[in-house]
Amino acid sequence: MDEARALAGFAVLSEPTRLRILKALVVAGPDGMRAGDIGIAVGASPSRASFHLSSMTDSGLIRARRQARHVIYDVDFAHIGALLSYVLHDCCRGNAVVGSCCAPKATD
Amino acid sequence: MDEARALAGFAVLSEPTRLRILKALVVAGPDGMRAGDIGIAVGASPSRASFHLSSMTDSGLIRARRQARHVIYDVDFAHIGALLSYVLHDCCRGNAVVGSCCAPKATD
DNA sequence: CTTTCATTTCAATGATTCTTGAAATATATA
DNA sequence: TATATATTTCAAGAATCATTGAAATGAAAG
Repeated sequence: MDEARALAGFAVLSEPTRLRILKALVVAGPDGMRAGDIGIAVGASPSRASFHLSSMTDSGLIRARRQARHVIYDVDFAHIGALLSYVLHDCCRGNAVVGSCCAPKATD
Repeated sequence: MDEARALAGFAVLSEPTRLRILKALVVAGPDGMRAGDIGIAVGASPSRASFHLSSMTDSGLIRARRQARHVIYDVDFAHIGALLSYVLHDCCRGNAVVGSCCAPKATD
């Protein structure tokens, strides 16, 4: 994970439609979702969904595979894991104790 | 962590100067850094550094405290942890086994 | 109180990005 | 081959955001 790739990844997550798409795909897991269903799920027109899915695929956060007439998108969890880890890399000059400051805490 | 806050957080991380600032502050840890030193560290003019530090503080990712003539910024690790966790929330409909798909992996 | 240092604010410019609706592509069915 | 479905591409307009340099604010020292 280099800086350019991290910037692209976070840019994906900083737009409402794309963040909702990613969360929907995270929930769907490895099964993925069809492009059309993704658009419906997040309230985006087909062209808008496609536009955003394209940039998300380019950034490496999600992948596309064709299944008959549909295109199935799913999350690249390894890439997302690397992206999220990038932020806390070399935290506290490497002197961090797990749980002290740099360990991500649960959301709820 | 709600959607609006997550979007603001990721917007912070999607701009080169801000991402570098955050990484510098992550490395610095709880000690934080002075505003002037941050600008120097990331190669930004004082006004540009201040502009970005402002939006980063507004988003809740970092905090500011005054120390004599300097302003010290440091990372709010709890907030960053919540932000990063937000992405993988309810992964695979809650059926994820740790290490199978949703567990963040090390960068290197 | 005046000077100096550190940081922030401001307005204008330039660049990037999102949205919309129609047209085009690719795949499957009759 | 012709038709229907699913998705993508395209161009134009609207909106948002980053940068710059000068001026203003806040705090400390002489």
